Amino acid sequence: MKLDYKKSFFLCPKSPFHFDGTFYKPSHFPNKLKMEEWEPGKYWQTFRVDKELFVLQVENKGTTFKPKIKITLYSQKPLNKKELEKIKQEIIWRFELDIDLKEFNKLAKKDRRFYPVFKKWMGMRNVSKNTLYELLIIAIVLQNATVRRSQQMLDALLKKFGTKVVFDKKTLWAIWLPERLKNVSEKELRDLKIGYRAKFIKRLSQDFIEGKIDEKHLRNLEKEACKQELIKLYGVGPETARILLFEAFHHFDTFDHIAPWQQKIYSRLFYGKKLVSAEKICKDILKQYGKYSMLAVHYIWEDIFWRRRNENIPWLEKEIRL
DNA sequence: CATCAGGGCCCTG
DNA sequence: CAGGGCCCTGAT
Repeated sequence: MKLDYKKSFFLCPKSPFHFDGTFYKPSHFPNKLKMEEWEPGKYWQTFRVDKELFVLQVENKGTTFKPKIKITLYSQKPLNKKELEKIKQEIIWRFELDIDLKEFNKLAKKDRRFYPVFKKWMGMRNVSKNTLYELLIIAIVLQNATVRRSQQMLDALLKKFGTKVVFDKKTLWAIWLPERLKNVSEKELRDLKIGYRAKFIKRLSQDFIEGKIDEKHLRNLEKEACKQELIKLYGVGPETARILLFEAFHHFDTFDHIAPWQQKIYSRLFYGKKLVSAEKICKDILKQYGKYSMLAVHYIWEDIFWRRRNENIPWLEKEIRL
């Protein structure tokens, strides 16, 4: 698919705003068929709004306390005012541009131990770069697999069903629409070596095609109600629901479940110990950060993966298990 | 060469 | 509510 049209505009995120922390998440492992690209101050990604596919180019044109970003939207056809406005609103929601972090920053200031981390990333957002359907696909290939295998599965799926998007002499990939899998058999999916996940993906896609899942509706629900709806989806359990609540629906108080591999990393990060019980970790974080528990953890989590880019952190390398 | 757990979830008893 | 099974891979 070629995106020949482009349209630029500016947005002013609520201050404070951390550009690179918001658009680049080092804890997210990249696959081969890239869906995004980042360099300091500049970012690209494929971006789906309803059924339409765009590429988003974002440039930093401001500072932490005078935030301003330039968006260039690549599209297949020219966009009218109404369409453009809809996309703008979607960008603001997905990247939390309007969010007020005052209360959270106040809590962070009281944290003697991690204040330097919070200060370094002040204004960072927790973003949903993808639609709910896309996030579900990503979450499912992460289930019960090591990182490398997840990458392989996602690449195989993208190669077969994804959309290769060309714009401005660059190329990025986008996840297909659920309709794309309508006449694809479970066996065909299995042949991509995604194992039992084929069944999940097939059934989820069918549910989306039949309109059984309404992302916009779920956005308006309370956290618990939203969680109940997500758990109903075939292939979505407590851990996937937690990820979605945070990443797709921007609920910050979702630090209620810790997987064993995360537990090991948190133990080191928060206590400098090999293993602390998941209950204690949850309790401590909840006590300190209350309704911002998951957001606080997100800052500390991304920070350690950011550091990993420049320094060797042996204990972390061991736990990541590529 | 075999065995096993891995960034969970479904299903059964 | 506990526990087995699931696809495939790389580690042991």
